[in-house]
Amino acid sequence: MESSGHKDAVAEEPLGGTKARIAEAALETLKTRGFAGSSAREIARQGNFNQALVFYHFGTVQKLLLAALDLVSDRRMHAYQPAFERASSVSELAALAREIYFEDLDNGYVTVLGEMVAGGVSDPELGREVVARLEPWIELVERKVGTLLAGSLLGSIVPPRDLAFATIALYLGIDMLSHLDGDRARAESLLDLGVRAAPLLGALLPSGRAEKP
Amino acid sequence: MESSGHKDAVAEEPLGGTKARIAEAALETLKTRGFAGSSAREIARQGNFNQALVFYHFGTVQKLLLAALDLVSDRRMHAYQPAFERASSVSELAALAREIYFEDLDNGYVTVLGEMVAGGVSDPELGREVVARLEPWIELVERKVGTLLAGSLLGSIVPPRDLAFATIALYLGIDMLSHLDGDRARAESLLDLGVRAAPLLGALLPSGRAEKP
DNA sequence: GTCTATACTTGGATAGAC
DNA sequence: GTCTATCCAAGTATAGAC
Repeated sequence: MESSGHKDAVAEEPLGGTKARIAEAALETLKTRGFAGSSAREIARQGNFNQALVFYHFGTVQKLLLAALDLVSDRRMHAYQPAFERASSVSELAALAREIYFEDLDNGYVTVLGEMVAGGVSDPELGREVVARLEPWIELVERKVGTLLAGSLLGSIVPPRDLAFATIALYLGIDMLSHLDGDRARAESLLDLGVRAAPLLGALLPSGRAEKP
Repeated sequence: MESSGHKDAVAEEPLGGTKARIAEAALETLKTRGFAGSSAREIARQGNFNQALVFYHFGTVQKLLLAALDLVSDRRMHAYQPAFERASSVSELAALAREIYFEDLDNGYVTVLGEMVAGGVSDPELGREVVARLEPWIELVERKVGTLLAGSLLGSIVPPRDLAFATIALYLGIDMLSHLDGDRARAESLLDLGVRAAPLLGALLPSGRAEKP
């Protein structure tokens, strides 16, 4: 058994040294060249290391790209979860969603997710892995929506699970469309609308949890 | 100038004979093998014709795939537009959306759109072409939403353009997610919710256009 | 318009030296 | 653990015979 080869699939040891460098290079390549452009050779060029190292450390290119996706998914989860859990009104959530979207857009995280989803569409095996990494986000939204809707009239009609799925689907769809035509104006406009409309939606919820000062 | 070569880019002559056969084969390949699996060779195998014909008739594989996308986009537009224009309440629209989604799902049209969007994400040039083919759908929804919202309280807050963009984005996002994990249960559940919730939304609109018998 | 043959390119992956 | 060299598969696209 080697010490950092790809066999240790038990996962989650903080990637050290070279392995981390490779994952970072893959991340950067996904951002700049897209999924289709993220070959082992291109990633190696990007990170100035030997192409063969990809296979030594990760076994396949696919596994490397998933490791890169894990990198961003974990980072984003750590960065946003606290503020998200803290938010207690629809308005705050709308504002947060808007902030997160543009922060992700600026540092390329939206790109990476979109690229990996695109890759997953054409490869069922990869697709399952990608969707598994989306699951925690759906659950996060579901929990929050659940507490917000609890006891309200809306809550008796709208299951949190559906609303959470719709939210992530919408986020992903906006990502895809903006990505396709390189135009962020429409996404901006829509997220601004969300911020404006949120207080009205909040008014339909039990006052205890509704709009705060 | 040849009679049916790919040079006549002025477009829209109804594809005849072999050219049509090739486009149909591309469509079928997109459905069964996905974007990544739709190479000139694979398409030719699917349609039992020579690989070189792809390049003679369409110039590049990309152009052929776009022609296949046009095929489904046009068919769907013709099939659904009349019923869509006729619908005059939120309830009818929700029911129609649900129907369309599952019809598309069953005959593979959702797949084709999802695959081409995925392909477009990784290739900017293709992406622009794909989004251009989505535009008519956004406009269709925008017109309908515009007439429905006109004069209502909601209409003074929600611009039709934003709502149309959100609708298509949501449709695409649901498509992508369902596609990724091969699970149609969540999409079903969400579309059912839409049908249940539609009458409530309709109640917020001017009564003249609201829920009909 | 259609076929065969082939040039050329890129990419995944491995063997084996160091 | 890293590098060089290489194999092999698959794909785009074109030339040229028919």
